[in-house]
Amino acid sequence: MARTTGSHSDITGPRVRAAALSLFAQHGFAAVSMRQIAKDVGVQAGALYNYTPDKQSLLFDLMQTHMQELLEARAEAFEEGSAMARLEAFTRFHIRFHSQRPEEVFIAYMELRNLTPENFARIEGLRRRYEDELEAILQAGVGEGLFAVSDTKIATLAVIAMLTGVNTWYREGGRLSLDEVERIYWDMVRKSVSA
Amino acid sequence: MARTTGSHSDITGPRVRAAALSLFAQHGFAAVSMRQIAKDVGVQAGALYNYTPDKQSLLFDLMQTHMQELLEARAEAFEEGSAMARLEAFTRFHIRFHSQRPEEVFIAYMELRNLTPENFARIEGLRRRYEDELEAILQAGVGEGLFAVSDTKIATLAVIAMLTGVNTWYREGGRLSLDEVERIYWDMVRKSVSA
DNA sequence: GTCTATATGAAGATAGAC
DNA sequence: GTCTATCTTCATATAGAC
Repeated sequence: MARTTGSHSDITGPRVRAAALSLFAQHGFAAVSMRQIAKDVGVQAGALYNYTPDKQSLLFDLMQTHMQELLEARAEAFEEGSAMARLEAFTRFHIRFHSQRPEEVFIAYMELRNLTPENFARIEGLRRRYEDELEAILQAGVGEGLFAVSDTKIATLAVIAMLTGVNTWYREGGRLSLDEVERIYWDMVRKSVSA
Repeated sequence: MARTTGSHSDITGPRVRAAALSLFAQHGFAAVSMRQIAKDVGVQAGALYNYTPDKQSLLFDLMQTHMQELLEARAEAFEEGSAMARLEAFTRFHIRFHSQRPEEVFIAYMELRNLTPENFARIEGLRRRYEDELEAILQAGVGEGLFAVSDTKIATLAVIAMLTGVNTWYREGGRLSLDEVERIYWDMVRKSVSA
């Protein structure tokens, strides 16, 4: 302990990202100024540049971190078993993970066009890896004769779109518990691909 | 015929909306300047204010027109019959209509947060009317014993999310024809709600 | 690490001439 | 109806003091 002014690198950095996350989600990347972020953090705008080289990097960091956390959490939740069991695990994991991070999810989808081409390609690569995990499950299920899906790539995108849609309406403390939501969507997903 | 300068109200107006539509869809409302729109149209920025009181009204007009066209087209495509037949008609209509208007659809979803609260409420009201049409079909199907859906409101949102997701990947001239896309999604929708 | 001050540019919108 | 010119505000980003 010592300095009471300056030297807040370890806490200011995360606070900058948290403020940017919240503001980008609420107003959109292009509509948020560095001054607004600084005000939320409680510093002057110039100080932000100790934590990010520019606004674009701030956005990319948020999206990349989100996608990496998604892939890591998915790897941890991985389950052995039949394609049916794995599909249920994927469905429930997707809903739970995404419902807990509405701001990150919103940004990762809405702000893709504000990434530079290089950054866009990197985020899309991570997203593609996630989609491939679901497609592998569907392919396995077709092989096992459990699923009837004529195009596993399209079915993958259809299922993910349906599940991610939960975020447009689900709010904690609402009419349905997360368990109930998971059950309803799993019921629909299971039927939609079943033989 | 007469004046070669001035007096282009009837063609410049639509051109302003067309340019705004395309630019908003590509870069986002907040990232597009009135000067960019004017440049696309081929006039100076000040001239735009003959066609819209401000940038916000331009966005709202585009979104309101889109939602009204959606509801009108849906009313025209309305079909009698069993809940199953009506659900198929809705599914195919939704995919066809939305795939033909990717820019309008994108804006209507992505730029909701850039509307004033009053304008937001009006757009949401129109969207709600569209959702209610699907929910009525699902409720009828449950009544007929054709569908097994525990929560028609959630199922409505799930189906619409899945169908609208087509726009994230479908491109005319791609691997699949629109007919094939309709068939694949109808197969999944049908199964997902069936008893 | 943060501040103040500033360079540089662009934004939305309006005024008034033609 | 469109132009040029402008008002006013705000943007990102940097420089240099503390």
